[in-house]
Amino acid sequence: MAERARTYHHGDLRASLVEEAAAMISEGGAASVTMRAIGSRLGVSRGAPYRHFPDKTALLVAVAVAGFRRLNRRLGASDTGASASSVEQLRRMGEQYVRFALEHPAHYRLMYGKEALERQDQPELRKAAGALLENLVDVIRIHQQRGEIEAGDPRAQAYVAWSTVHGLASLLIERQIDPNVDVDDLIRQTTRTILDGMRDRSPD
Amino acid sequence: MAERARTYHHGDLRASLVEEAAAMISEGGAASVTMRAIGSRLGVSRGAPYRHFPDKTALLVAVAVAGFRRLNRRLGASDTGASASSVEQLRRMGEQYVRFALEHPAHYRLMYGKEALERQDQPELRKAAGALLENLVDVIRIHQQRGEIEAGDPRAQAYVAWSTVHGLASLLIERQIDPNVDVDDLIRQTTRTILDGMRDRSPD
DNA sequence: ACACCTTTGTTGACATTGTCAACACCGCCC
DNA sequence: GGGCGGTGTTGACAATGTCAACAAAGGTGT
Repeated sequence: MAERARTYHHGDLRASLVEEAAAMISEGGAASVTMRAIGSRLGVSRGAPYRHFPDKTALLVAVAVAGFRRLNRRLGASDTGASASSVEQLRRMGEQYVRFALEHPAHYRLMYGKEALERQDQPELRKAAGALLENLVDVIRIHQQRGEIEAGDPRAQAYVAWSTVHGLASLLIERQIDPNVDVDDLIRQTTRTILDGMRDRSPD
Repeated sequence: MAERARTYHHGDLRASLVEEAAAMISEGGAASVTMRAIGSRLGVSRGAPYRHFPDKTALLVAVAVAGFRRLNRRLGASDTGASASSVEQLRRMGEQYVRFALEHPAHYRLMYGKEALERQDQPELRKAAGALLENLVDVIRIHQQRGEIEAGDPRAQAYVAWSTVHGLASLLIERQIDPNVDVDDLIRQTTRTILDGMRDRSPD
């Protein structure tokens, strides 16, 4: 709200652009997002966005960053302290991750599609994705201390877990998985399997 | 060889197009592949490719299919019968998978990037990816019979394993993983962890 | 040898798109 | 109230995918 209505002709066009672009991506895929189309949907000319973003890539990066933030928020919400059976709760986090991707496939694709965002490292994007990783590392560290997850560099463990859920999400989104397979079951089995592989098996 | 030199003006332009497009993807990324550029590199006009592919997407699909075939061949080669310590050999297969992706990042991206290939299911692509899965299922089934991998639907297990290696490959390619991390170690740890989660723990 | 038809390649044209430069407008500050 | 910077508009351009009309080339049947 603090950002709202503080600008001139349009009224915070920048935020509207990001929002609208995200909506268009969800509706018609990334290909349907053209500078002209997004402008026209906001009642603005094709050149207007260039007052807020140097080029299309920059706008898309902003959309992707917003996506990471949403995903982060969602994962944080599923991290309900220490209630459930500990590891089961970590598993649920993975579940939420995949679910987010399934609910916003085009947006998720954009978040990871370096191709669409051209070469050039996008520091904003990097930071947003980095936050995701940091949170995961923290959670894993906690479970390590409880002796539920094998000791060792938590960052490496985080990468392993991230790889698994991201891979599953990606394969599902790209329709590489037989539609007859029960998605819920698959998600459960996948998250269980990877956590099982990470479990601490030292002699107590 | 059987396909070579059987055509008219150019001499199997179709095959050359796929080959050249693949080369361009590796050199300059998917964005550098334009109908005009590829034609000119083959000494042919911009319209020529349209005699062999209905549109650019079709050409890219052919390139992606070729990629899957190459990957399949490579994984098959790493499946050296039953020599090594059984599960270790399966782990090596995962390693080869990730390595392929790292060696041909743009090509790998294309293979899985439904976005670039527009909507519309591409049956050819589906079949090529399906072959990959089938091979994996077979290998897993063998290891199940040896009691090294947990019983249960081998297809589901295959999806889990595939998700993991694909996810790791994808994160590495998209530079989501800290460059300071030792990639070899990470690949080893990842493949080990997932196989550990799939291991048969029944009381012998 | 010759006419002919199909396959393959070329060229001109067009719509779409990202982007830039020149211009116009708005609201605020002094 | 004059000016100034932030904001939006419009015209223009190059690149690109694609199509239609045309041309050439090679094999076929007589």
